[in-house]
Order: sequence, then C-alpha cells, then structure tokens
Amino acid sequence: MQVVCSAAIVSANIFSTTSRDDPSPADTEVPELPEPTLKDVAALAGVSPRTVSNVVNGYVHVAAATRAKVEAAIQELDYRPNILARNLASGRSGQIAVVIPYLDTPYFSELLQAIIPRARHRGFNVLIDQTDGDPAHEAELIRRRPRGFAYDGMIFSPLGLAQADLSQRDPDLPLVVLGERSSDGEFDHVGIDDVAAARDAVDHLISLGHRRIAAIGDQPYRTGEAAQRRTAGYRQAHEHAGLPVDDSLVIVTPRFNRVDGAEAMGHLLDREDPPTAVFAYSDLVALGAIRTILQRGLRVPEDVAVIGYDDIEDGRYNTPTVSTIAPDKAGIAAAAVDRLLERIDSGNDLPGKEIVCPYRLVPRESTVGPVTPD
Amino acid sequence: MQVVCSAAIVSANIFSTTSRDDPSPADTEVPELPEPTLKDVAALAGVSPRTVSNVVNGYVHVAAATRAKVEAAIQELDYRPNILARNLASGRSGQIAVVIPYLDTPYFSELLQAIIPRARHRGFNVLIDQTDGDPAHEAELIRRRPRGFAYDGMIFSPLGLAQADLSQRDPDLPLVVLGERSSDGEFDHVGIDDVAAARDAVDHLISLGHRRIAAIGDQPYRTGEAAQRRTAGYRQAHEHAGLPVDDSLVIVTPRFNRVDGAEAMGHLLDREDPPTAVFAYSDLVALGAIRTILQRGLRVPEDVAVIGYDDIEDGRYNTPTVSTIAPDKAGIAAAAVDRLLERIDSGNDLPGKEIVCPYRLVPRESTVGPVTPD
DNA sequence: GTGAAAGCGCTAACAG
DNA sequence: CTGTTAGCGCTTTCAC
Repeated sequence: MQVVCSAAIVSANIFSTTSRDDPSPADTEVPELPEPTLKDVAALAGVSPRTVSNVVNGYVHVAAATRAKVEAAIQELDYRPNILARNLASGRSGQIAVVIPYLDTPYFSELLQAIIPRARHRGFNVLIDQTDGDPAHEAELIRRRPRGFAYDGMIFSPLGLAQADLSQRDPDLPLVVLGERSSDGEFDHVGIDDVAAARDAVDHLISLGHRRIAAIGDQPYRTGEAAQRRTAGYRQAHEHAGLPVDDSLVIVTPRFNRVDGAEAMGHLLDREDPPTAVFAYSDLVALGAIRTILQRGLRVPEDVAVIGYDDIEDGRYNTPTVSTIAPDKAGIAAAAVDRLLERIDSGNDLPGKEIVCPYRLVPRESTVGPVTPD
Repeated sequence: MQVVCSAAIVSANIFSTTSRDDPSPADTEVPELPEPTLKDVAALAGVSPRTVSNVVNGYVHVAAATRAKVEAAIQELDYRPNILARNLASGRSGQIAVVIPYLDTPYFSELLQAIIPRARHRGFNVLIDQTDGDPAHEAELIRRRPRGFAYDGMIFSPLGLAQADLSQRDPDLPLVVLGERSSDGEFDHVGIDDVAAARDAVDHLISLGHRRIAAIGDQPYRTGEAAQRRTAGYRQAHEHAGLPVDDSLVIVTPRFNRVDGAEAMGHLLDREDPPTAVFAYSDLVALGAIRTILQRGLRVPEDVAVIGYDDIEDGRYNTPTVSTIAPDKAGIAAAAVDRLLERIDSGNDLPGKEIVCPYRLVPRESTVGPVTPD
C-alpha cells in the first residue's frame, strides 16, 4: 500500500534550468580542421586508398613493409575510418536489432546483458527496441524495416504475435526468434524446452510431497504459446505421477508480472481448498504470489511452496529466495547472436534451424525452506 | 542461501541443435529486384531527385501538385530512403549513445525506458553502452568516438569517472552528463538536487521520532561524488534538527546494490547500539538492508525503519513496500534528450547548462508501516 | 519552387 | 600484392 506523499512531506523542486554561461575563456575560433580521410592516409603513406583500406580492415595479403608505412601514417594523422561512409559503401550498418517486449523486465534485461557483449565482440552494435507486446508494433517491425533505423538483422522475442503471424515477415530480413518454436516456421528459433522445464518444476513440487499444485500464468489464446507449453508440462508432471489435474487450479493471467501473481494468489488463497504449492510461469509472478502469501500471515514454503521460472536476480535476493527454472541465458544469447551473424553473412540464404538450449532446476528457500549452513 | 542443484534434480539438456531443413517448397530464385532509389522515384514522377528529397524530408516549399505526384510515385514503387546513404550525405547517424554503468540496475533501466521513446519521437535512435563502471572504459568512450560506432551525441552517466575526469573528453562530442554537477564543467548536467533530497529523506525519519539513523552507501573517495552529496544531506538534516551525527553510523559501501545493503545492515545490527532507522543511498541497498533485518527476526519499520532512493519498481512491490526518494525520471530523460539534440543541432556550440529536475519523497511501509485501507 | 551536378568517404570489382 | 576507378544513394550548394 503506497502512501501518496502529502503536501507537507513532499519536496518537489520546480523544474528549474539555471544556465551558468561558462564564459569559456579560450573562445578562440579553432581552424576547424577536417577529419583526415583514407585518401589523406594513402597520400602520406605513398600508397593507394585500396591498400589503406586493406590495412584498416585487417586483410592478410599486405606486405609487412607496406603495412608498417600505412600504420605510421594512420598514427600520424590520427585517422579513424568514417563509419557512415563505410556503411554506405559496404551496404551494411554493422548493427543488429534486438526486439523485446519490455526492457525493464529482469529476464529480458539480463538476456540483453548477455547479447550485447557477444554481438560487440563480433563487431556488431545492438539496437534495442521495446514493443510493450503491442501486436501492431511487432508486426510492423518484422514486416518492413522501419524508416530511420539501420540494422542488418533482428533477434526478436515476440509477445503480442503468434508464431503463425511471423510468416508475414519481410523475407529479406535475417531473423532469429527467441522462444521455442511451436508451429512451423522458416527462420531460426532459440530457446529452452519449455514443456520439459515446466514438467521438472512441477515434478520437484510433487517430490516434496505436494498434491494440490496450482499453476499461475496460463494464457489459453493464440498468442499464449509460451504459457501453454508450461501448462502442458504441468499436466505431464501430474500424469506421470498419476495425479489428477484440477483445472480450477490453473490460473490465467494476462501478463507475467508481480501484480498478476499477487492477484492470482489472492484468489487461490480465498478458496476453501487452497493449494499447498504453486508453479508460477515467471519469477515475477512467483514474487507477487509470495508477497500475497506472506501478507496473509502464511509462510513460504511451510504453508505454500512456490517455484518460478527465469532465474532473475530479484529471486536470488528475495526473502525467501525463489526456487526456479534457470534457462542458460548466456547460451541463448550466444546461440542467437552467432546464428544471426551467420545468417547475415550468408546473405540470409539459410534454412530455418531450431536451437534448444539447456536449463537447470534451482531449488531455493521458496520450496525447500531455509538451508542451515554447515 | 541457494541450494546448488544436485544431480538428481537437475535437468539439463545438452546444447542440441536440431536442424530441420525446411525444404522450402517454393525455392524459386526470385529475380532479386533492387530497392528503388530516390532517382527512380524522381524519374517516375517526372521531377528531379532534389524535389523528391524535399518531399521525403517534409520541406514546406513544394507545390501541392508536385508533392502529390512524388507521393504517388513513392507509393507505387514502395520507396524507402536508404538511411546509410542519407547518413553519409548528411554527416549524421541519427543515433545518440546512452552510456550507463549497468543495464540491469532498475534505476537505469527505468531511466532508459523514458529516454528511448523521447529520442525516438525526435527521430533519433538510442545506442546503449554499459560500462560496468570501469573507469578506463568510461574514459575511452568520451575521449574519442570508438571505431565502429556511429552516434551524434552522448548522454553519459559516469560511475568510475569523477567529474574532473570529464574534462579529458573529446571537445567535439555533444555531451550531456547525468547526475548533479559537483565541480565546474563545460558541458550540460541533468539531475536532481541530491543534497536536498537526502536531507528530506532523513528529515522524514527524524519526524517519525528516530534519533539514531544510519546511512548506508557513503563513498568518501573522488569518484563517490553522488554518494557524498547524499551524506551531506544526511548531515544537514541532523544539524537542522540539532542532532549529533554519529560518524560510525555512516557506512561506506563499494556499490549501491542489494548485497552491499545486506552486509552493511548486518554490521549495524551486530552493534550493541543498532540504529532505529536507516537511510539507504539506493532502493537496492534498502532492499538488501530490509532482507537482513527480516532475516534476523526483526520487523520493518517497527524495529528498524528504512528509506531508500530512486523509486524503483521492486520497492513498490516488496514486502514491506519501500519508502523512497523518487526522482522525476521522465523529466530527467526528457531534459537530457532535448538538451542533447539542441546541442547537436547547434553544432555543439552551446555553453554548459545545469538542469535540476524535481523529486518527491514517497513514504511507504518501510518507514510508516502498513496502511489500513479505508 | 525546382533542376543540375558535385560530392560525402569508403568499398570492391577489375586490372596489372 | 597493389593501383585505378567506379559507384553506394542521398543531401545540398548553386543557379534558374
């Protein structure tokens, strides 16, 4: 419950802009010397522009003496190639777009943290585009390159779009889609085996003795494919253990965030026969659910055990720490970047490929309780 | 305490790459028609390239009839300008860099979420660079434009660099620095009044009756300017209330994260005379501190009250919710972007400007306790 | 208000 | 292995 700040306590500065005009003492109009060009370097080194280009781009077949001369000239002029010119000439921007629903959702920001260095190491810069899961925005992004943005390929994490909608894409856009493939497609997919992971999560709860296990996060509509795979795993675990599935324990939520988790948990606890354990489809949902459980004066995991999905940092520092399915984010990032660059290099002339990355089940306090240090 | 997954529970897929070769039935070698150019449009519309350019760029002085002809031609050819060519010709990339220490730190990701749409609305794309607070990396970024990256200006949130180090920058780089100015500089600053905000936070604790108030997050070395401003505010609040400052209650931490908060709080609670309230220099520090307090079986705020800084989403959903200083992130983002674009447009020929944005004190459960709904 | 033409600085055939 | 040369597709002075 948030207290809206009352006038007495609030201290709000007026948006003031104080311009201290730093009367720059050395206001000498510098001759504005132009940046040296490749041609300048060539002239100084006494070689052709072509050779300078070769040196700059690290071509192998350059005589050592020539290379030395050119490098000396580059040093002397403090030459740096003009990327804008290179881009035009080569027809490449050296940038890839990463399209995700939410930048501030920990799972995505953690994934980004892995993608960016990987791409950069390969000489590519990353453009980030946040869609808010808006289907129109997502569709627009893959249908044609939006005006004003330059990128050579895209890593795309769809939320508002179903897999089927992806067929409407610009066929010339090198594309790698995050998340498991749930229908046929002609591009690359990178993800973990959601069904197996969900099954493992629920198996874990069952192995702890739980028999009434709720699932929070189902999305039984066409864009809810990722959620549906988790639900499938939930059912498989029950089947495998010979337990019946109580469909009323499978809770639908519009999103995978804290609020949804908190509300859904509230409804579950209002029942006459609340579950003893919960499989949340994301760690944020799990955190929301845990908050509700604690607010009701119940304990986690003694009264209700909770397991999440994603292994975000928040879950590792929560009280209690949150058990979870931990996808190999670094592996996913590496696979996605590498495949996309491969695709770009090939002129986008590659068959669709399915890349399945590892995951781990990580039991923490929210299912097994506090661990006493040895 | 995290249980490292034991072999029995872990389910780790081998990194398998199953290539389903989608034998694309329609493997018809498309004639690979080249993208239409501005020249093509001009030819079709019967005008000069110049005129097409004028239309595309929304120039005012184009006869209505001409414009209509050109637009029809654009439609017909499905023409989109080649950004790479435009960039070279105009000497602009249409991109700005935003350099922050950590992408997954909620404060920065929330700020980014505000910066990106603002920049995009103005026709600029945002490149994100994460420095991990590495001084060498930060220095390199402002010293000269790194090879391979194209941007017209930079919004920079320094962490490893002191304000004084910023003078070493490339004077031709349009630069807006986030955070309050603490020494003289010749570029723009955008931030809130940290000293006043910190003072307000501590005033709030004092007004609740607290007399022994700890501060967690001081950084008494040259790059810790932001922390030092908070400490100054902490002292001012004490002075103002006629309270003595116990220097041993001002805790130094290397960073502003959960772990540091948790550890510092541990030390404070180990004392014979623990504080009854804590001013944490970030919400993450506050969250870490709260976790430690709860783990010791103490209550927040009854035994120890905690107030943070930044107003991140995690604090709004924590148990208890975290009182905080809420900077106007949207205002900061807007001011930074607008000023940077102004600077770019002016050819970087503008005096340094100090922009101070508003903030609010937001009391929540961690200081005033649960609020009973009416 | 519109046309003509000269680059922007680099890459990449094509020679040699 | 290196020089020559023609663009990449757009913007932008300069005239008319």
